Formats: sequence, C-alpha cells, structure tokens
Amino acid sequence: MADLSEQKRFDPATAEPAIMERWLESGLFHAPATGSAAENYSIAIPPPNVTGALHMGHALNGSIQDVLIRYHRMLGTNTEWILGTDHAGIATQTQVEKRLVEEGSSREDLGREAFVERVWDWRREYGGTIIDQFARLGASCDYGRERFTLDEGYERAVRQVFCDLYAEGLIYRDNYLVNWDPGSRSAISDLEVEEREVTDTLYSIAYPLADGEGEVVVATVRPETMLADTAVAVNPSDERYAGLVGKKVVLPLSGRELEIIADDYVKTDFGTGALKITPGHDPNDFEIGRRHGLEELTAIGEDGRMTELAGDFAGLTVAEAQEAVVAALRGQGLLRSEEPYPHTVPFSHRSGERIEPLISLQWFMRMDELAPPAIEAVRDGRVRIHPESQARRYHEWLENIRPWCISRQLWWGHRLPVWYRDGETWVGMEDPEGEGWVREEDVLDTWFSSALWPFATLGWPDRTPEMEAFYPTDVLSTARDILFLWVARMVMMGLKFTGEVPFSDVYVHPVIQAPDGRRMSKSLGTGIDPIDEIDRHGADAVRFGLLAMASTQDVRYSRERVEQGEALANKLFNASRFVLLNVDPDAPAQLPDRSAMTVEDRWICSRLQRVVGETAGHIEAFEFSRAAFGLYDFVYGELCDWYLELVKGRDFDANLSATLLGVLRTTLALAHPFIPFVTEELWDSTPGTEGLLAGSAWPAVDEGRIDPEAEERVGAVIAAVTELRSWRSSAGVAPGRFLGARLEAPGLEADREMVMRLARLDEAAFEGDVTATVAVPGGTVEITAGDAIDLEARERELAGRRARVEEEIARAEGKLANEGFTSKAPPELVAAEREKLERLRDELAAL
RNA sequence: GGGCGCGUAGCUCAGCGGGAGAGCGCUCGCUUCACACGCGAGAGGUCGCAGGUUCGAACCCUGCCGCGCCCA
Repeated sequence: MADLSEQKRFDPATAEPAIMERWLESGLFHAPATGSAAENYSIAIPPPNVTGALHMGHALNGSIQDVLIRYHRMLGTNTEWILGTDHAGIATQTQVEKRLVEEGSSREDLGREAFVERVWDWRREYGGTIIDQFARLGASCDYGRERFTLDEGYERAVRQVFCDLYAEGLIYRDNYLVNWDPGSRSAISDLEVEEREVTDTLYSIAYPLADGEGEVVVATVRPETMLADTAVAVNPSDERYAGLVGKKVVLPLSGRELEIIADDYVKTDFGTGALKITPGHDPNDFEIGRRHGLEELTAIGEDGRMTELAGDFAGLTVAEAQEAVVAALRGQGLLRSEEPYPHTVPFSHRSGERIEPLISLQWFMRMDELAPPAIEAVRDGRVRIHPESQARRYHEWLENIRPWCISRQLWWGHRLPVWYRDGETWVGMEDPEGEGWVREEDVLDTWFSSALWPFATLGWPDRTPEMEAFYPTDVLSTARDILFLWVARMVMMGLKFTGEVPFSDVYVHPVIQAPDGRRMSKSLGTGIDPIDEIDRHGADAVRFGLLAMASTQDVRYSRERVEQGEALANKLFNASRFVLLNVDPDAPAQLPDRSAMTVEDRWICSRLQRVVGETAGHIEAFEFSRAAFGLYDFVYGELCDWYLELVKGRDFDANLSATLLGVLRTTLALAHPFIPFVTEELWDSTPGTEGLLAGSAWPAVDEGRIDPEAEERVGAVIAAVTELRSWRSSAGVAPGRFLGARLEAPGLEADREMVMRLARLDEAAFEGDVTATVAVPGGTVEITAGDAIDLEARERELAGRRARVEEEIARAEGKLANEGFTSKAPPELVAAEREKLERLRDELAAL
C-alpha cells in the first residue's frame, strides 16, 4: 500500500480493485466441497435476472449476505456463497427481440432455433454484467462456481422435477382461465400481475326477459365481453329478483338465451344487483361458471381481437369492440346508464399491458399437496423467518394456495419435456422414440426452475460432494416481494425433492425507497445506481450506508448514511496511520498482561471485547443496522475520541505499542465484514498480521479482558473532561490556553493527569483567586482563570445551568415525595434516584 | 373490503415501561504534532391527536387523523 505518512485519506478508487484481485487469487471465496452441510456454512444468492443491472436492492442484499459470509468465514467455518443468475424468460426474450426489431428482423423471421442461439449469444456477451457489479461491492461469492438456471446440469434437474411431478399427477394440462399478457403473448402467473387503479366507465345494460315480461339490468365495465356471456346471476337472498331465478333473458346483439342463476358471490348493493356472467373472460365469473356448470365461451382471442363468436364485431380490437358494442346497445335503446368507475385492474408486470383473462390450454401444477409440509416447516421452526411478522404472510399465502400455471408461450427457457403424437402424450427424461412426435412449444415459468435453486446449483439429482457439503444452505436473504413467488416455492420443492428444508433462516430485508419516498424504479426515474455511489464514495461506504439503513422497516435511501460510512472508512484509516506511525513495530504480537497496562489500556480492551460480543450477536440476530452503528460508535466515540487522545501524551513503549497494535488488529477484524476493503488494506500494513484479513479469525471474546473497574474510572474521566470542556467553551476560554486548576475529587485522583491534560488545565499554574468551580464526578475542579474568561458569557451560562439543575432537583424531589413511587418502584431505582438527588445538590452547591 | 406497518430534532432514522438519541444540516470556536471526509462546544423535540392502564407512558390498550405496503 501507499506510504502511510504521505497519504492522509483512504482512496477507495485506487485501493479496491487491487484488494479484490488479491481476494480472488487467494481462493478464499471458493470453499472446498468437503464436510457436511451441518458443519459448513452456505448461502445461495437470490439469482439476479441475467438481463439485470445492479440496483439498490441487490446492493443491500449483497452487503447483508457478505456480512454473514465473511463473518462465518472468519469464524473458521468452511463457507460457501453460491453465485449465479436466472434466465429470466420474458425479460431476456424481450431484450433480444427489441434488438431484432432494430435490425429489421424478428423472432419469427429467425425461427425458434436460431432465435434461441441469438439469446445465448446475448447472454454470453452481457450476462456477466451483474456478476461483475457484485464484485465491485466486494461480495465474497464463489465466482468460480457461478451457475445459470439454463446450464446443462440445471436443465436436467428441472426435467427430473417435471417428470416426477407429472408422474405423480401433480402436473397436468387443462383448460383454465389464465392471465393472458397480450404484450408478451403469453400466460403469466398471478404473481406477475400488478394491480393498478384506473377509471373505467360502468355501463348498465338491459337484458330483456325471454318471455317478454320486462328486463334485467346488469352493470359492467367490459360490455364487449357480453358476447361471451353464458348466464346472469343474482344473489339468492335478493328479493327483487326472487321470482326471476330460473327464467331466461335474451342476450342483446346475439340473441342467445341465458339463464338467470343464483349465487352468493353477487353483491346485492353493487350496481343493480344483477351480474352478467362471462366465464371465458373474468376470473370471478369463471369460478361461478364452474360452480354452475356453465359453458365457457371465448369472444376475445390471444391476439387481443374479437373472435368469430363476436359476430359482426369479429376482428376488432378489444377497445374498438367496446366502442362498437356500446354504440349498438345505445342504438337499440338498451344502454341504461354510463358513469365513471375507478377501480383496480390487473396489468402485466413484465410488458406493462392490461391483462386479458382468457381461457386457454395450459400446464398447471397442483400445489395443495406441496403446501402443507412447507407450512409445517415454518411452524415447527425448521425454517425461521426474520422478522417474525413476515411468517404470517407466508402462511396465509400457502394456506390459500391455488394451482400454478407453469407454461409460458415463450422460446427462451426450459422447454417442457412433453411430446404429442395423435392422442398420445410422452413425458420423460429421455426423448420419445419413433416417428411423428411433436414437442410441446411452451417453456416453463422461470420461477419453476428458480424454485430448485438451492439444490439444482449443487448438482442435484446427483449426490455430489457439493450437495453433501452445502445443502441444506443456512440463510436465504431476500426482499419481501418474492417471499411467495420464490421462497415458499423453494421450501416446497426442497422438501419434496430432497426431503429437507433448503435453508434454516430466511431474512427478509427492508425495501430501500427513493429519497422522496417513492419506489426506486428505472421507469419512474427514481432509481439510484449503486455503482455510481460506489464510484463516488467507495464500496465500503455504500455497504456501511445500506447496512445502517437496514432496520426493520422500509426506509428512504439516505446519502448521509453512505457518507457516514465513507467518513468511518477514512477515520479508521487515519486512526491506523496514527497507530502505525507511532508504535514500535517490533512490539510483541500479543496484548500485554493486564497488570502491565494502564487504566485507559484496560478500558479500551474491555470496551472492545464488549463490542465484539455485541456485534457478533447483532449479526447472528440479523440486526445489521445495530451492528453497523455499534461499530461506528466504537470507532468514533471510544477509540478515536478518547483512547487515542488519552494515549497521546505517553511514551510509545513496548507495552503501549503492543496494546495499540492489538486493539487495531481486533478493530480491523471486527469491522471487516462491514467495510472489507479499507480494513484489508490496513491489515496489510499492521505488524503482527499474517495473510489476508478476509481469511483471518474473528476476534475471540476474552472475558478476562472485561474490566468494570477500568470502565468506571475512564467513564469518570470522560465525564469530567466533558464537563470541563463545556465550562471552558461557555466561559469563552481560548481552546489552546492552559488554565491553573486544582482537582478535588477522590475518585479521579489516580487519573488526574488525564483529566488535566485533556481539559487543558495545569495544576502548577494554580494561583490567585478561584474564578470558577466545576462539578465533576465525585468532586470539583477549582479553576484560576484570571483574565482568560469572558465573565459575561460565563455568568449567562452559569445561570442557565443553575436553572436546569434546580429543575432536575425539583423533579427528583417530586418523584421521591410520591409514595407510590417509593413503595412500588424497584428499590434499586429509588436508591438511584436518591443518589442522583444528592449529586445534583452537590453540583448546585458547586455552581 | 381484509391484513400488516409507520407517524420521535429542519431532513433521514434509532429508541419501544423508569433522566428524549444518532448521522446530516444549522450556530460558535479551533492550522490541538492521525484525520478540516477533522476536533471541541452548542441551539433545536407538549415523541400525530384524544382517551385509558400504571407510582411512572415516546414506549402498553382503545378510538380518531395522516401515510405506506400486501392480499381481495
């Protein structure tokens, strides 16, 4: 590293790449596949979308996982962080299709095989982007074991799972109402649908009774779907329609007759209380239709245009058809009203287009048998969800689980291992033999393959050494929004196919919002690129900032926190400079005996022991924000502000050198999981270290170094110096000026030198009239300031202080006079209150 | 409509039964021999509102107001 005496600041931009290089070369990130999963520690990264670029969520999650991984690696555990990307069916296909359009070509022009080859080209060229970005963050993943959900081995795992589930009847083909995304021309799952608020028009349409005796008025926002109506429903308890159930109406514009049925789903207070039923184009109607055995007609095709069933309207787009239908109804005098109607409707998360519910022949997976074991696994604690409150949502989702539509009308992905010939269907690990087989065109939902991630990445279905060593994994860290989409499915699949839960702890991290509280999103323009932030502030700063933000609730991105991290890295750098430039580098590599240490040495060691223990506890409890702040507070509030200042007057002998170096090494190790770069850089320059910090041991807590007496004494020194500085400032004493003073406080006697030096007081110069008396723990300091003080400022401040102390005395007296308090509050609290009162009275007297 | 969560210093957030905290910002002062990405000292809050429980409530309970997210 650069010459410490010259370099006054840590420069992440020059230091980071070289350090990452050393880590990668060391092989530390690559765990040997030895030992059992029970003794090893492993995390499977939530595979980022291969088309993706690192966003704040990745950066946060990467920082969290890296803290866990580095911490456990330092504990000496064989630690593996499994890295990889998922093939992101729709997103990747769309990306490549866009390029083809720019080239004046298209997917269809190329044909399936050539198109898929193009996607592979694309993936080879750009698929590594996000992996490189994780490296910028300092993520200590196993870059040598990178996996992709379309790898050959992975493909085999997917096929195995499909075939097994098919053989068991859990995977089947059926006509079903699916969320059709006209944008991607594919069915998508419920979870890829996003509800948005829109204002449509609610039309009331009269359906004449077939017997000519009046009409039934129905309300709908989608009049064009009436062409596929197969019933009209009313609530069975609705007296207005009691006599009509079982009768028929004539469907306008079509002439078909529809039966009036009764179903509880219909709300009596919505619209007219009569509902047109269109099983082919509405999810609720579909359910009602299945209950009543209604015909499922289709008036809208997969291309978003009206079908033959629509008669005169055939060929029109949905929007055009709506207009035409409304016009026709108006012409026939059947349109009773139209009013604006705000409601939420589904949109495709992928293409952004409005979902068209359509009936189509799709592949489904039954979840009702897989869900209960996954519920049980969380209930009995084999999988623990943090924070616990998230478990409830996991349960609710699994308890109400529905069949999962797993087929997608795409070319990029795992093509279903299904072949058809005449009426036959072939599903198997091997392709069918014989002529005339036609393979299913559809591919599997990307999440189907992602659900196998924790074990398919390790070579399942083979019993590989990797499976043995790293499965089940330990922790899965993720954002809330894929708790169902992914986490629940991994648990189900893990239990089903490996017999074990895929991880024992799920940590659900908060969502980082834009500084204005909106979602961070590229489309809203509210995104902040973590790589830009790393360029500006350094990876350590970004990591620290994000971890500090990672409390229990969603938070707005706070650049101040990142700057705080930057400051911390720099502070540590300079504290290290101070130590390294002053100590005897040949000092012993062990801490001196307690008996050979001064009180402040024992104090910092004691404090450091406690902080090490607390930090480990916070990491293990997934309390990253507390851990980060605890580290910051120690470095600033104890190590730099007090210990290094206390040490400045001393001779840097072997004992002090050994202590300073020991404290520095422990502090660097403690901070390493959070800010790995700067700590690694400094480690390299610190005597008594060997090899890389990333491969060194987490500091062992030495109970014998915990020293309540030293903590008490130095605590008193700090309190006294703080009081004295405050007095100096308010008295307007020039900061550099030494004043004569006499310390009269038995408790501080042994440490008077430290108090006097840090408060810039001089006992030898004590002479003349005492101009001020400052209360310090257990006594007073009398000061002879002569003309050094601004009397007026001092008097003003003194009056204020007196008032504050009097107020506190009054409060304490009031409390102690309250019999409820003295009799019911814990005795030690009452005693503490009495002590406090005495102290305050002393202080007042001193003032 | 159901569920979860949040309203604490100008801003972003900790604290979740016994003296209101941090970072940033602000004010004053400092070339104090590691750091001006620094040091020291300060100002600034009836802890959303109203009730209740308790000797004691920012913290527990109830209601209301405002905001966010998830599921219908």
